[in-house]
Amino acid sequence: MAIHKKEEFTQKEQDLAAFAKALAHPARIAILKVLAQHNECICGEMVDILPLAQSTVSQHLKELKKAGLINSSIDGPRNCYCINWKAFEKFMREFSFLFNKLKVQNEKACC
Amino acid sequence: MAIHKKEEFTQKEQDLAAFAKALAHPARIAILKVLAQHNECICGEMVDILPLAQSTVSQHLKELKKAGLINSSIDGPRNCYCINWKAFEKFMREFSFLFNKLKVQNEKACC
DNA sequence: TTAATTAATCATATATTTGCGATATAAGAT
DNA sequence: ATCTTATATCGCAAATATATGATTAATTAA
Repeated sequence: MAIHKKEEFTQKEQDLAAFAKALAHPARIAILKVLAQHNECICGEMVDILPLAQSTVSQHLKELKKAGLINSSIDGPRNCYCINWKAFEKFMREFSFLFNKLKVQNEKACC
Repeated sequence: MAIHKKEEFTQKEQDLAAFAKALAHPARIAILKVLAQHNECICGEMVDILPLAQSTVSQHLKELKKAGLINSSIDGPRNCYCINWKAFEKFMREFSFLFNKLKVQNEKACC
């Protein structure tokens, strides 16, 4: 794509897009579900549940962590993961807020 | 990636991921904002507002339409776009529902 | 009919994502 | 010290996404 254009949008637009992107793969949705149901979970458990290789699961976890949606803590040779509900809710709130706010001004029918 | 693995997840996981993916670019967030503020809008107006070429805006609109988040109606040589609030809310609701439901079972601290 | 306007699509270049096996790293067990 | 276990990272191949200019299609205006 020759030139990166993402930088030309507002920070909030970029942040929301990054949040959405972290959720934009069924494997990552599934990982979040597993984490939520188990409260906390090590990588190996998820590898057993998901139809993906260990390295792939690890990479998806990395993405989620980069986006700030999960935390991890080292537990011996294992690595324990859990959802960062605080960050999660912050994004959800901003997201709902943006579009609910827009919707209010704008209840009439369109094309 | 040799083999597609997305199909191995549940339909709901895939649907939510597809919704998130449609929102996973700042240009598309910006387009939705413009559409919401103007209620309805033709492609050319958006090209004037956004820092992108006409063909690029058209492709982003196509993505949003594919995801069912916007509607369009032909108006002469123009093409009028607007947000499909019904679909939008459906996804937002499912999304909030999934993660709120998960969160209830799971208020305790983690790693 | 011809010209102008608007937007979609095509072709193409480049960037990013996805997935996996192999390897490296790090901690605990023997 | 060596082996085992758990996970991260590397290197690679293939798929997708992003961005644009050029072209096409469709409608209106002259």
